[in-house]
Amino acid sequence: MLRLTKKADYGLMALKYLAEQSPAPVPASAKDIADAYHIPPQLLAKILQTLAKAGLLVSHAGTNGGYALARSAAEISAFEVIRAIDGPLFITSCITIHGTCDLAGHCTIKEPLRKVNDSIKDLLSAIRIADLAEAPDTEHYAASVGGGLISIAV
Amino acid sequence: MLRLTKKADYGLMALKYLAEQSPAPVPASAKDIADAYHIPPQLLAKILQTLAKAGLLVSHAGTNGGYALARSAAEISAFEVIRAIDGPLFITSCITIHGTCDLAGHCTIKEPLRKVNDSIKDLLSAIRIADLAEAPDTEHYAASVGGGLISIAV
DNA sequence: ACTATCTAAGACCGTTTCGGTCGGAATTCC
DNA sequence: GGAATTCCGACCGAAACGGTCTTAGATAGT
Ligand code: FES
Ligand code: FES
Repeated sequence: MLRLTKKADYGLMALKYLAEQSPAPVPASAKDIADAYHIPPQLLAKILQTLAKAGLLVSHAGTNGGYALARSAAEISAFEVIRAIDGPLFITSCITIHGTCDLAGHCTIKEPLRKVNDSIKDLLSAIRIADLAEAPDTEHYAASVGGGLISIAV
Repeated sequence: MLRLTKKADYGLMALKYLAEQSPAPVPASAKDIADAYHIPPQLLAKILQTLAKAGLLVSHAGTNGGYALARSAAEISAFEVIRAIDGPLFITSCITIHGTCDLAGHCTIKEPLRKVNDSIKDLLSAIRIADLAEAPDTEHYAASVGGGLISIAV
């Protein structure tokens, strides 16, 4: 129902990789990260370029070049990564950049869903990539963050 | 980033329509609902069929036939509708029905994202069809439900 | 029994998105 | 200068999405 693209998935993995070995004396090349997770190197390269263009990574060309985090791992949220890669898409198919929808007027569903969208955005924004990196023990981590600790005030 | 398909959107609209005029003396035909929102009748018909098969609607064939809610509008959540239409997709591209992912092992990103997925599911589950129907004044409704009232305990 | 109306079911198709590849140009270090 | 590596855009196949069409089957009214 709600799908995160594989590219965004790869992007998060790459960010986590960089966060784990920082401060890095030498930036990590796209190939290094791709090898570590067994994902297509060329695809990962393009994702990293996108991330760099979005200001989340700093790139360094040339021999021994590579990518490094632009900010501290604690200051980068999962939401930023996803938006940088997948674009500013929204939960409802109608809320596009052109604020008008072809169904506007005879559709009262839009407004409530937009609020859901915002809530999800808040949720994603609260997750920083430092949270991912500092969780080698997935079971224990799941217990600390998961567990339906979310509450909605109606 | 997180997209709700247009089909699910239509499905929610149809559910809302049915909730508004209940208890209905006569079930609403697919064409009635399609006309009300100016959406393709045949497409809406197929969506309603899916919803009926999922047990959210009851269908009645024949003259003056149509669809009606299977339960009270307050007992149907948006989550059920979305899952019925878009299928049991998950936020991460890897959490498929076959629990194993090709990247399993070298990917610590999975578990945290699964928790986010669950949180979104909870959020959607808390929204009932009745909430949509009883909100003719969208502005006022938005204030009562939206507004970042979501809180995450970390 | 007949017929009009409506759902049920599925094949089908055009367009877009997604995942992934390729090739070439520019940059930096040795 | 040469090797490594980022940068950029074009490209492609497969899948999903949105939508249409056709046929069959159920029901109510006459
Ligand atoms: S689908 Fe665009 S306003 Fe509801
Ligand atoms: S993408 Fe499948 S386990 Fe992370």
